[in-house]
Amino acid sequence: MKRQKRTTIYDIAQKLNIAASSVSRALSNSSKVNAATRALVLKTAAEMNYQQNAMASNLRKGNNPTIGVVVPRINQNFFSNIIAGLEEVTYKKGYNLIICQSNELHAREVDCVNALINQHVSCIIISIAAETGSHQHLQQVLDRHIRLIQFDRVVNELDTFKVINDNERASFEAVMHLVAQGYQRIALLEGPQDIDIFRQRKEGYLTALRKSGFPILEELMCENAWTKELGAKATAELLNLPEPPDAIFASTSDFSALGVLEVATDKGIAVPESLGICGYSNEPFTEITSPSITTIDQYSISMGKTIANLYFQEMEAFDFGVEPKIVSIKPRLIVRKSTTRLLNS
Amino acid sequence: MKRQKRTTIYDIAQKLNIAASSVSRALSNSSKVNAATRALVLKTAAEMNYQQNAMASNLRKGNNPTIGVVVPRINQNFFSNIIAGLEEVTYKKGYNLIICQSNELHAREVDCVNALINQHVSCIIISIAAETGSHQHLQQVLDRHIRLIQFDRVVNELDTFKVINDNERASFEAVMHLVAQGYQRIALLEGPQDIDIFRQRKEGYLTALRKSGFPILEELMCENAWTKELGAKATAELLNLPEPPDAIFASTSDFSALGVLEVATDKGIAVPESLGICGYSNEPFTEITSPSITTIDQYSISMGKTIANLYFQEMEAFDFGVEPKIVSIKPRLIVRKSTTRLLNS
DNA sequence: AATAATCGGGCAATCGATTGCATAATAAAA
DNA sequence: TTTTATTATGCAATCGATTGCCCGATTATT
Repeated sequence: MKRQKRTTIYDIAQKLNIAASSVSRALSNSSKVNAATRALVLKTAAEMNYQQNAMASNLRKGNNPTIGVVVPRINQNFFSNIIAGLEEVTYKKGYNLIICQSNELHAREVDCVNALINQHVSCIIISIAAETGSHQHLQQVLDRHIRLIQFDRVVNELDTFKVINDNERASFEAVMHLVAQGYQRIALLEGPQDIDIFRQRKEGYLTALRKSGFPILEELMCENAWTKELGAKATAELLNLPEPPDAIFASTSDFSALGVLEVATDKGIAVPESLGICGYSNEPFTEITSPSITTIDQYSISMGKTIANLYFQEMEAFDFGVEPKIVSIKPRLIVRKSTTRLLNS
Repeated sequence: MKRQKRTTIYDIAQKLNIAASSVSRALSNSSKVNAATRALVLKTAAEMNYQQNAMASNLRKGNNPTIGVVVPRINQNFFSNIIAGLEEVTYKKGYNLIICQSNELHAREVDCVNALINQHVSCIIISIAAETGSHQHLQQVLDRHIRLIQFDRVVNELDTFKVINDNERASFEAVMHLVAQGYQRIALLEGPQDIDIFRQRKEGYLTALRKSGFPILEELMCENAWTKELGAKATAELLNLPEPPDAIFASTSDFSALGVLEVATDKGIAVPESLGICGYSNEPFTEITSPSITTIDQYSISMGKTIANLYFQEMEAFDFGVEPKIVSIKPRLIVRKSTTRLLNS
């Protein structure tokens, strides 16, 4: 069983005894071809099972209607929703999506970006890995005049389009909500502070405390409590303090909040009565735990759509040198049982 | 700011006053080029910021190291895990992944497949949409000698590589487990029976009942209880029967099982004492509900890896006409609290 | 010293589609 | 009927990299 060649426009041209250029024009609906000829070509193409070779076409046209996406992990709720949202829009525009995951590794991220540059994609959409490194690879993208959109975890120094959540604001509101619920000693589980979003979330926390006239206590802020396990560990330590907190804001993730909840449940601490818990991300499970967990929804699917639309509306048709726009999406606080101990809210 | 041309091998050739072919050979590590020349080319290429144009290279070489993936929904735990697993392997091989989602729509699936054919991908990996239609688009893939791997939801009639879960076996074991726990009237929430996997799960259920000497009762089998809402609705009806079931196997999904659990909780029915609940898929949340839900893990990430490895080991290098292999993965029953009422298990 | 083998490198065709330019055929205008 | 527009089509270059083939120069073999 030998691999037989696919039919090309030359095959069609030969069969119809016309020039390949006419076939090309007929297939691309050019006005420079007679209606009858076009019909004939279309019919023959269908009969011969013709399918365009996108590689040849794109090479000649010098553009590749493909968008590359680099995310830390594909199978993480937030990112898979982003991708789903992107796909929804790009599909309609006839664009393809090439997906890569950095696995939070800088070296791998660089690899992925280079592969996408090779592919001559029209745009690269990226949320950077936790492992930090230089931004040289992203600068390369800009140098090559490939459009670049950063989202969520962004490198601020780079002058690119950005779509971000207003983490500070969301975080601020979450803490203000805790305050309104009468919590007095509010602890913070932080993410790596070299990543922007985590710094912003901390900032929101601090602002809310200041605004509420609460002291800022170092012992209530735990670094690097990212995962469920680390969240649990930090919680155990917090609850062992002479003056333990009466609320914990797991600003890193809902997984971390889940760790908090499990430790509290184990220790027989009543949630929300004796301990308020707030997470971040609105993972599906937060609705299901008992009590359900207050959290922050990032509108991930719609954020994906926003990113894609940004490309099509602001970048695709325009030349370079357009002033990069920064779109900030305000996340929404979802109040659930884990922080509701007053009725008036 | 004009878009300047990217550097090509011709630019390098010109600068070094050698032929483009030599540059190409140097870059591809061909033995037909002097070590000194190669070093010079490599150095110059780096200086000039050269990046290969994959479109041109692939066109010439007549192959595109890219794999297309079509799934019903990207942001569904099972599928995003599959994709993550695929990516893990393909990345190491230097392959790209183009991802499309059919949104469970047949027409859209056809569209996606055609786009992938245009791209001349090396392989298409697909799990078909719920909305049924002809398989003509998949036949087209085979006709064009593009490798095709179906997974999870497969069209049996097509003679292709397949990677599936042994749904019948898993379902059988789940029901046998319920029997062992002393449940007597076991209900089934079914998925659309025109999809293979759901038919197989029902088959496993029936076999287990027969083997256990239980009657098969039509009133305990609910069609199309796919989502949480439908699962809840079916449960409400089941529990209103003169002789309600004492266990419900939500063979469609964990979401459906969640619906069951919520209804049971609302009605004050004790789980697992008065009602056993078993789901399917091992969604992360099943571990977190109270009680935690017994379910079936499909090893989705490793399944993704398996699929990719299948391509690289059995298909990439080989000519067509290789006998398609069917890989069946045995899912694992995860027993949790929602079905554990005896200690001896 | 003469011949063969090896090496390094250049030329030009090729992958398949697109497109500017030229030209033939037809229609419209004078 | 002659001239001018218009339309349809063909020719050939092009996108950027790869590769078969050829050839000159160097090295190895007798």
